[in-house]
Amino acid sequence: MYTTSRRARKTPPRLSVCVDCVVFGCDEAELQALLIRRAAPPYEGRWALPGGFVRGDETLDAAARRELEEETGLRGVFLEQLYTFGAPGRDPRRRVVSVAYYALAPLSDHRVRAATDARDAAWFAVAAAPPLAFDHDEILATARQRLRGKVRYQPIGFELLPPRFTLTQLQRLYEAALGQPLDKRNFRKKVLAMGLLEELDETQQDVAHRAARLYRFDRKRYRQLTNSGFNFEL
Amino acid sequence: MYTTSRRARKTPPRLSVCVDCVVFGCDEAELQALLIRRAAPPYEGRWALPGGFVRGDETLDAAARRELEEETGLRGVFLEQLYTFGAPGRDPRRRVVSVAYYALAPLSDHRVRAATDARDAAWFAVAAAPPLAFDHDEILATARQRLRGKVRYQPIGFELLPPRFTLTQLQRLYEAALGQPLDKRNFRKKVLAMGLLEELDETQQDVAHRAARLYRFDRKRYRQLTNSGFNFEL
DNA sequence: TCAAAAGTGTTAAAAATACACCCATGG
DNA sequence: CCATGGGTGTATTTTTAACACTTTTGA
Repeated sequence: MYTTSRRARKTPPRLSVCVDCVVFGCDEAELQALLIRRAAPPYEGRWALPGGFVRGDETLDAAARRELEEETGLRGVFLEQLYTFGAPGRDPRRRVVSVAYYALAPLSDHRVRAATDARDAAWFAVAAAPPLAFDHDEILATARQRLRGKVRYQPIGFELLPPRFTLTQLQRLYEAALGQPLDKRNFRKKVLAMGLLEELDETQQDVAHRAARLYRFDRKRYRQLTNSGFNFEL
Repeated sequence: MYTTSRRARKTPPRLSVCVDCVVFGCDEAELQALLIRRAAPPYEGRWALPGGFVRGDETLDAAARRELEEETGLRGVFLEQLYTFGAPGRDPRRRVVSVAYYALAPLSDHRVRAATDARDAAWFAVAAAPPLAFDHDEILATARQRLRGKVRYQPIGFELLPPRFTLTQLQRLYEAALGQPLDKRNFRKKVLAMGLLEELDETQQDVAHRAARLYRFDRKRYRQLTNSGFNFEL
């Protein structure tokens, strides 16, 4: 046992390392995920998370951003490492360790559609996603859990909205991420009390009811407050 | 760009994957970490996290447990994946992606000492740890942060204590992990109100003052409560 | 008898929750 | 004029925070 270990340490086995990205979006009612359809075996024709192999000279984060752009056209989005999946057999061809990431993209971005028409890519409501290739179901489930936990103490929800949004949109987003309804008045009270939203002089356009005021997330102020010991908590 | 990506996907580069473990312990006053001294280059003589290469046929968790036992003699401890570090250049010899774990071990366990005499291993107060090999300082810092965050909403603190402990020990532990003092009466009130501690009919022995009552963490009850929607929060 | 840590309740402030109606707009 | 969602305040309950003295024990 010990000598085996010593030998293993001298000639470390080489494996493939890939990155896979769970890309979340959110329309007015539901949390969505961006999937691509596999064009080659294994799992040909099955939906899967966008991702690919890490190159020899790039960081893991860089690999995730690169693959995301190549496969979905998305760039500049919020991206964070999620968990690393490495069970032998998770890829039937060979041992592959996958460093999973999750990303948050405003659904309104039409860039996505444009880039995804060529490759077979589509948004799915996460609650109704098809069975995925490899262990991607497990990765998606892990990402949902992480999002649910993280959204409460870091203002990442704003990454899923367009730059200017209504308080109702924000509330829908939190309800989708947390999976539970929230009280309108209490939600507005709390979120405004944090002083991180800038009230704009604009309102919604083209709605068949009273137009809602638009707000903007104040990143600068968030950084200031964070540095002086403030804690975001919803 | 696109064709490069295609080629990369066909012949994925192979890298080495290792696991590194931050092992936390806690004596009466301070949070500690278990380090081993490197016997070979690079960083010969420097302190480092226990760890080693993942074998071709084991899960990442299994690799972490195996290395932990081989290098420190610890087994059966709490162990959880932390983060994956993969910057090119973090190992001067070749590209190595490190899946970092953190473990919690009751310091009272003398198994540690026994196993560590041969190899050069020692506990250090995390606040006063020496500079570590590779990017292990960064890994250690990440682990401290994670512990601070996690200890508040999951009862993992108990993993750092012996099976039977006093409330003061528990409080010291939380103070060490959170890095701030806590009020004695409020702490006891809160922790007892959760109903997860079993009050034993025993007290401390051989102390030069009034002996404190001993308690035990009730894992079974914790599982029950968790399943019925209860949320641990300190 | 002294030193050292164990143990124990109350009060005030702050935060969270529950809850219902009028308003503006476009169709 | 009506359907749709926008917007607003108060009272109650719950949670948190602050705070000091008596008890037990061994040396």
